[in-house]
Amino acid sequence: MEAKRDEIRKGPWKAEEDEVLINHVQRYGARDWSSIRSKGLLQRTGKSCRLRWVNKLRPNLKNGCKFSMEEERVVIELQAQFGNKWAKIATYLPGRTDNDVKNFWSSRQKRLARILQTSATPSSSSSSNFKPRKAKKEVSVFHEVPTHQAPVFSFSMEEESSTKAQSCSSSFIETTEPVSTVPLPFHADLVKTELPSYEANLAQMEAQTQIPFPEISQNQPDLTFSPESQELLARLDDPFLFNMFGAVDAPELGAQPSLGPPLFGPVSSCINGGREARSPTTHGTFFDDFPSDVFDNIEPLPSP
DNA sequence: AAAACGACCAACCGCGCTCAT
DNA sequence: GATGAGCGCGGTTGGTCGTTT
Repeated sequence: MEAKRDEIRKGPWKAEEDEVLINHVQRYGARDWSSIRSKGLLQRTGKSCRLRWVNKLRPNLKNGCKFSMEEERVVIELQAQFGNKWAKIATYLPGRTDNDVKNFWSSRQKRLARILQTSATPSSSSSSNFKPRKAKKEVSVFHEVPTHQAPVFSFSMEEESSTKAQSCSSSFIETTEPVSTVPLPFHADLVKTELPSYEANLAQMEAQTQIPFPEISQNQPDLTFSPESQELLARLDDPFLFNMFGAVDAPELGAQPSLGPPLFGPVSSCINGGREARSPTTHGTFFDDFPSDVFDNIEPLPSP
């Protein structure tokens, strides 16, 4: 049962294939992807090889590491500025690929969409579609809330689910301190901060039944808002603010201040290290098996 | 304990751009 | 200038795992 030599293989990559691909990149650099197949090294298309390298095998990737609050914030900011230019956004996030950013944004949008969808039906009525399951997160609050109005509640997902094995420490998750160690050159201060956790926000939403989103009271007895958060709430009618969260397709916002260099350096504890739980390779990283100088000739991460 | 569901992620696909011929 | 190959990017899909009921 031999596979035809020119048959194109698809699906998950095996460790042996990864090894072949890495060897090829070591020898020829990250280019000539299609030659990998033409040389008979792998039964993969050049596209597939490139994707595998870029998304998984490239050095210094934060594979399996959840986005830190800072990274979330940067993605939100840059998405508002550039639209769905994931590759461009990823250049500002060391160790993150366009696929990472895209997946992060996608799941974030899905979560928000579901919250809006379920909240669009009053809890007391239309019970036919209401599922008590996940009621903890899906509270019925709003009626016909426009898509661009709710996402403000969606930060702080770090606290939402820290159960996955891929969670890893980040120096940016200290929510008890101002997250100001990394200067953001534009409106980041709007979203910076100790907003209440996701759960707390939803609890607040629940408490705010029948109150349209922009009218959220800041006087909830069990919630305290930082000055930044209060400012944020006070600016809920700011169109730019909503652009930052909504499904912005091509927000040409005019002349925005240009971003500087990558906002933060690699988080060493995350580099290729957070995913071992699901990886077929053993502890440590796949690259641990290679001498450290192996990657000397490999192109560094692009800088913006 | 099992089923249902959501979250996350890897990989594929299609389109458009660039460049060599 | 036309054309085809190679590549990059964004959108989408399908699988796996964790959580909830």
